Amino acid sequence: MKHQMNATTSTLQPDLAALRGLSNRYGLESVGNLSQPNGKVRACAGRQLDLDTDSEVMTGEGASRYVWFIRSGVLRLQRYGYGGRRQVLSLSLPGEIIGYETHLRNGMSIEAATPCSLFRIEKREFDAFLTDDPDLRAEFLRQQQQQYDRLLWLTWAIGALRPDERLSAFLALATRFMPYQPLADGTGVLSMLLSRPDIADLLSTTVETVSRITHRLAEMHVIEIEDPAHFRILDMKKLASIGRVDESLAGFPECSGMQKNRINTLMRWAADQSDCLCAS
Amino acid sequence: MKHQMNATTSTLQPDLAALRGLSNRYGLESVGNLSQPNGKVRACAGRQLDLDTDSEVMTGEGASRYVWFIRSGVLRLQRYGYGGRRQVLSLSLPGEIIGYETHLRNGMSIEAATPCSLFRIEKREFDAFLTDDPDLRAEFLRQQQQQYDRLLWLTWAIGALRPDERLSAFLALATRFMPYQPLADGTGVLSMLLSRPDIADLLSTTVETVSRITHRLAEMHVIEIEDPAHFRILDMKKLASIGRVDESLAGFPECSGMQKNRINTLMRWAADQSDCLCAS
DNA sequence: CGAAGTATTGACGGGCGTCAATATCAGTGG
DNA sequence: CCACTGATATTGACGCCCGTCAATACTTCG
Repeated sequence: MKHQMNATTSTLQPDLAALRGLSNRYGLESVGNLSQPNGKVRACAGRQLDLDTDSEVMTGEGASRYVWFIRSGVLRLQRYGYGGRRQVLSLSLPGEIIGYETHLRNGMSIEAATPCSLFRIEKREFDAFLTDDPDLRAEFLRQQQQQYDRLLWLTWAIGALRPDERLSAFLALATRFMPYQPLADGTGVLSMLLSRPDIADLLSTTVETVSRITHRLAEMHVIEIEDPAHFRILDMKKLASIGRVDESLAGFPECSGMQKNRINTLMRWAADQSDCLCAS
Repeated sequence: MKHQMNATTSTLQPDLAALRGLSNRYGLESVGNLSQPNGKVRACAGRQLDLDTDSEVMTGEGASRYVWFIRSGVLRLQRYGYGGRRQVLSLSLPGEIIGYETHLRNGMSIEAATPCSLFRIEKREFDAFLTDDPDLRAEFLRQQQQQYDRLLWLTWAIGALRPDERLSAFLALATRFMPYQPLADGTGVLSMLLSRPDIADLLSTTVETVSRITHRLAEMHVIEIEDPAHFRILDMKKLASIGRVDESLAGFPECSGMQKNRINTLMRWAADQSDCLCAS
């Protein structure tokens, strides 16, 4: 927890840099087991909460008193279906607010898909901010809409595309909301933050199929598998066309514009909150 | 608009009754071809808009100046995927507001799944109401959340359930937001408002499979097929368990509580709007 | 080096999408 | 009243994608 307050008051850059750095030295899952055995809270100072992979953020009916602001990391909204089958229904990305009007019925829960850093806000406070600041309200509405759009995409993809098409689309879109290092020759290296089971459960397929498809794509020289967590995308055009991605960002990611749009507004008083914390 | 003002200012009963009545004399699709050949505007007086089945409500990028209040009928949000394959991503039910922050990218559009009666509201007006009336704002938020929950259910169902399970779940849930006549012996007759292609495209399967499953369910004495648009549900327990519906309304419908929750608020100034119209 | 976790590859089988044929029904005109 | 037409619903036959199960390779940490 030490020294992390600084990052809060500064811009988002450090967080992104940290994310990228983490992911670069191996897929983030392997980083998970540092201190605690598996999926426990790593640090909790004041309003901040740092989580390891697979730790639970929200569950159950009772709407908690808090909403959570995602400072870094990726969360997954999931549901354990009958027979222990899990399905990942949505991802939440840095800069997003979760838990505002979430019911989480039907065995749904929110867990960390990567190590995460969250920021707690009392729902009452948040409401106050919301009513006071029209810009923030608009921003929040836009964010809700974006999450809805992403879910629309996922629903469509699961229903209308075959597993190979879904995975191709996901890889293409992932370049916008996961660490992606473009190279001089037009290719680029994608750092896949999600584990194989997470990918499989998100795209409603199996790890075996995911593995088969990635290797098939490698044979087709569309991608290159550097290691299980790093894909070099050789032919983005082809990848996008297989995944029926309209080139014009299809709705899922749009996290690229994150820094300039929502973060500015939300981070501003995330910083304010930190100051309050210091004062108290 | 003549005389319809009365219905507006009164309760919702007339609308529901009309819906039920329509559906009872044959599935609403057959009612579609009255005056206009196929899917055209049937009536458009002032702020009100009556549509036949399959007519288009919204499409394209450009956010229209209006939001629409659904007075009666069912709308479908759909997307034509590559290769002409259609997918129904969501249904909108009476009492709901659509078109507020809708992008409708990627070939998505909103069409009438049954004859519909809509009510137009200028987005500016609506915003004004929204900021003035906190209750309305809360109501609107709740509605958005509900649509999100429904989409979550659909995503889960398509990803985690087999076609027969999905259809069973849909039938069970449909009793809550489609005309359903409970009988003395515990059974009940469901008037299916959607056409076979709509059901199939919503559940991400085919009309053939839908047909096979309904008849299989009939063999199992879970339902009874009165005619293609009317199913008598013999064993609701069984139906719900096949569809993995938690008995405790799973999120999709909850349109039963419609009358007391949202309608009261929204209908109130739907009436106000009508009055304004008269004044102008 | 052994053990555990994760990723990959192989073999098998069934569910369900696809295509085609047939059934059912409403409406029309003779 | 019946043949004809078109829309919709149903039934049958076929094939293959992909989920399932099992075995193996790879990596990391004791």
